[in-house]
Amino acid sequence: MSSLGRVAALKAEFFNRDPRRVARALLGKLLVRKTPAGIRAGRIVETEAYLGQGDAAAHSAAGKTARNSVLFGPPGYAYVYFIYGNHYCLNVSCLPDGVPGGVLFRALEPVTGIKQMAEARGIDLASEADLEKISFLKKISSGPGRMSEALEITRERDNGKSLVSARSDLRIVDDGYRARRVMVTPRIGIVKSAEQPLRYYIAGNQFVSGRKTF
DNA sequence: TACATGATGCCCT
DNA sequence: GGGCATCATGTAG
Repeated sequence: MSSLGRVAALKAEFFNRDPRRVARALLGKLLVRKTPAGIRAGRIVETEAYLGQGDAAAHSAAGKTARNSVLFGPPGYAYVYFIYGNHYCLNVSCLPDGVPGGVLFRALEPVTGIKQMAEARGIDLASEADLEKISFLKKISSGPGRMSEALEITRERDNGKSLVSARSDLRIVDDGYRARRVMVTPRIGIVKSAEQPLRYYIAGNQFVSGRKTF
């Protein structure tokens, strides 16, 4: 990850705590995908916490199944699921082995490998000038399904993968950036437990998806 | 074995 | 701003 400058990869212990704390702490970190063609990375600007207990909206709410078993495992692993017949969503497991919980990654601000990400999304680059346009960049990874497509995250490839192993091609690093102000609102697109304020995003960031209350 | 549903995004108006 | 594509999963029967 040399092209990103001086960074520190997050360790398992970072994720070994309440998903609400993890969701907030992840804001401003970089999600990094290594591919043979190069590095793709984006700054995490929007997350949602899913609690193991007392959270009817969490996939882990009804108990452990083959699909959601990663959420019940050790912290720092990728839980990827397929939704609406079209999209993949990436989560990271939190809390100790045996205790369910996770954080959903909802949006990234593109940082590195932008051309590759645009190509993976099927977005045409009209000219180099597009790379400077907010309207163009917002289409790349603003939204959980878009983000997964940009990083080519799939259940087949990534579910159950460690996000904290030095060998992993999908990791999270800290480059020293700190979010100035964080907003907390109800989560998006859910019906059960819809009122709980468990969505976190960087106030004023252009790449946050969905409703914004800046 | 059938069926309802979902932590979404795109395209059209 | 609203309709719709599209399918894995879990649960009911």
